[in-house]
Amino acid sequence: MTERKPRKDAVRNRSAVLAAADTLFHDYDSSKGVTMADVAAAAGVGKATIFRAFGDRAGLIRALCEVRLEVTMDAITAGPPPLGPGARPQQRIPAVLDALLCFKLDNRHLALALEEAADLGPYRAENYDRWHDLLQLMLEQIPGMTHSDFTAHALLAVTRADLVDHLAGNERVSPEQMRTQLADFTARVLHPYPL
Amino acid sequence: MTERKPRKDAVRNRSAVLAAADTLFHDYDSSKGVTMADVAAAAGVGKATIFRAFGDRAGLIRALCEVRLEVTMDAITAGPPPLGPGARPQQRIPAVLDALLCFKLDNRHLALALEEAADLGPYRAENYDRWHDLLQLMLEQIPGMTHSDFTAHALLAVTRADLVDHLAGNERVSPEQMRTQLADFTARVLHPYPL
DNA sequence: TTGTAATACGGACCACCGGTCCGTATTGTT
DNA sequence: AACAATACGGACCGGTGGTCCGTATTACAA
Repeated sequence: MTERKPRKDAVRNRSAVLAAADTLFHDYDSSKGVTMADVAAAAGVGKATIFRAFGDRAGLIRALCEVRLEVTMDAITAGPPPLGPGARPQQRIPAVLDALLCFKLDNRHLALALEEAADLGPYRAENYDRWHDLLQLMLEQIPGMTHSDFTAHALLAVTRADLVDHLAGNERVSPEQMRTQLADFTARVLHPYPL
Repeated sequence: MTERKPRKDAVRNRSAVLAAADTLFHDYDSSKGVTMADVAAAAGVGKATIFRAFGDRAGLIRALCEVRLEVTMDAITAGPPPLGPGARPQQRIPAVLDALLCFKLDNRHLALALEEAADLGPYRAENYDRWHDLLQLMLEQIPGMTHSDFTAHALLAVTRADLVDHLAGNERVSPEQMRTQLADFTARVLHPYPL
């Protein structure tokens, strides 16, 4: 019973910050980093308000990502195959990785910021663990699969935001090409091991 | 003929900085980051001297890595198989990746700093391109291999310093385990594709 | 050896960023 | 209307990579 009614200015400001940050990350695509002061200014709010609402920079970015990932996560946890449960791992794993890749392609700066935010790579984010555990569970259902834990890490490493950004930006790889290449690579990893 | 004789104090200071930084990164293993001021103090030198000699933080770290990687690079470019040239790609690629992994295991903080230094991931470092090109060339010799460019990126992503650090530090994976798991994963990627 | 131009030195200094403080303003409640 | 409780915001802080510039050192020529 320690529930308190939140003040309406607080909620209003919270969503204003969220909206402003989303815009900044999305189309203020500049190579310059988005600073907390930027977000505060764009939201018409003091800096402290952001930190009060989200804890720290990582918290804000995490919150943004959760919004952006909501539909994808729903599709994975409760949607139809091949993304949703029910599909065989050989179909579902590529589908999940493709969804993750698409997210990073569609939200390059945001994903980049997320993976830089947690102080030691993306591996502190509780978000990462969700993906890893999901992948690992599916990998374990594949006959002949070894080291499912490591393999899950490895597959996720291939979709790291900075790699995606490098390929898309510097090497001019189109989204479609990247999705195909990731799918082929994944297939290579998943296909039965002819030992 | 624009060659100038370098001043001896400059050379002395340069190596002093290199030595101090190496020590700091290696056994001052603290979780705290190594700052430029730290290095300057440890080397008994002003900060500007470091920047004059190495350009910026990334330059210093790059120089350090080159020293630390020298033997490995020699073994790869001119040593005996399976690391050196002459080995079949199926043997050499795992060997090269294992060597890279060992480097990151032996120089965790340094490798971590290197990959954080270049402003957008490790992909700006000219160092990365060397590894990528080498891998890609070998991959292209494997029958049935597709997307050798992407595959090279993918294999390198698995040895990212922060992943290695996370596995070794947080998940308590022993170096031997990691090497085995990477080798198995690589084998999976390399084995003939039963299309 | 001495004079001098070139080069390097170093620590004060700067810009920037994430994050905090605290006096003030807004809200919800009685 | 009175009064807690809560939120506000911008000045402020600590720390970092990087620069400036007056001074000291070096290489070289006379």
